[in-house]
Amino acid sequence: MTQDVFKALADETRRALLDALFASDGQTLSQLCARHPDLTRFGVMKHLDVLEAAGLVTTVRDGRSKLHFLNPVPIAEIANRWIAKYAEPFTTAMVGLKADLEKEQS
Amino acid sequence: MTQDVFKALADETRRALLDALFASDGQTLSQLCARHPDLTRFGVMKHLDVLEAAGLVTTVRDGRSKLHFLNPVPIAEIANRWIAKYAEPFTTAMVGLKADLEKEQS
DNA sequence: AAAATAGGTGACTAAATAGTCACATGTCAA
DNA sequence: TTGACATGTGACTATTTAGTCACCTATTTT
Repeated sequence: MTQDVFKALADETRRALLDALFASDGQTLSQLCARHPDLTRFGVMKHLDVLEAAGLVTTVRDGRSKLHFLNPVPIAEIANRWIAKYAEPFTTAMVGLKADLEKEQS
Repeated sequence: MTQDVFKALADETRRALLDALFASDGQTLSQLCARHPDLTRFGVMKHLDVLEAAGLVTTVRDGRSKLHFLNPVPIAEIANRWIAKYAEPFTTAMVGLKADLEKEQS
């Protein structure tokens, strides 16, 4: 499960697709293809499938179109449960350092 | 750069190696091998190389041993610069919801 | 109904990655 | 200084993943 999310995020093209949805949610496959002239429609479709399988993208059919929506929940989950373990000790240490520096300045 | 970190984190074995270093920093290759009976020494070494190339692990030679240390900075960076973008709107929304619920209860 | 539009499937090739092995180097301890 | 120990290198195979294509179905639009 977590595995799928990490793998999905490991590809630059897929991160760019998430960025595109973050900028404008609910885009169709065609619209997303327009942003990636370097790839064929099939390439984009495959990446979207991976993102959907990882739960990072949800879709809704609308007639002959398919709308794609960003779902940040899996990212929030790995951030909270896995990354925080490594990042927090460091970031809180940095925050502490920053606080010390500010105190020193006053 | 970010690419290397994401790719490095995409493998379960490598995440397990980071966990091992998180639990006990400064382990040698042999010690880390002992935790992964399913892999050969060479397999473990390759994964450590990937982690080191991504900046997630730093090493110090100590005689005929090589000590491996976890470097959480790259993880903190992707958490702050990339994941926060997606996770924060959600987590802050959740925090807001939680606050609302608590207010309602009182 | 015919043509145009939007998306989907299965098979296929090419590239990247995981994993292994024979062999090589450097280090320590007796 | 010999033998055991700890790690490194280059080549190799197998698996996975990215990317493409010919062909297909479903939905408008005219």
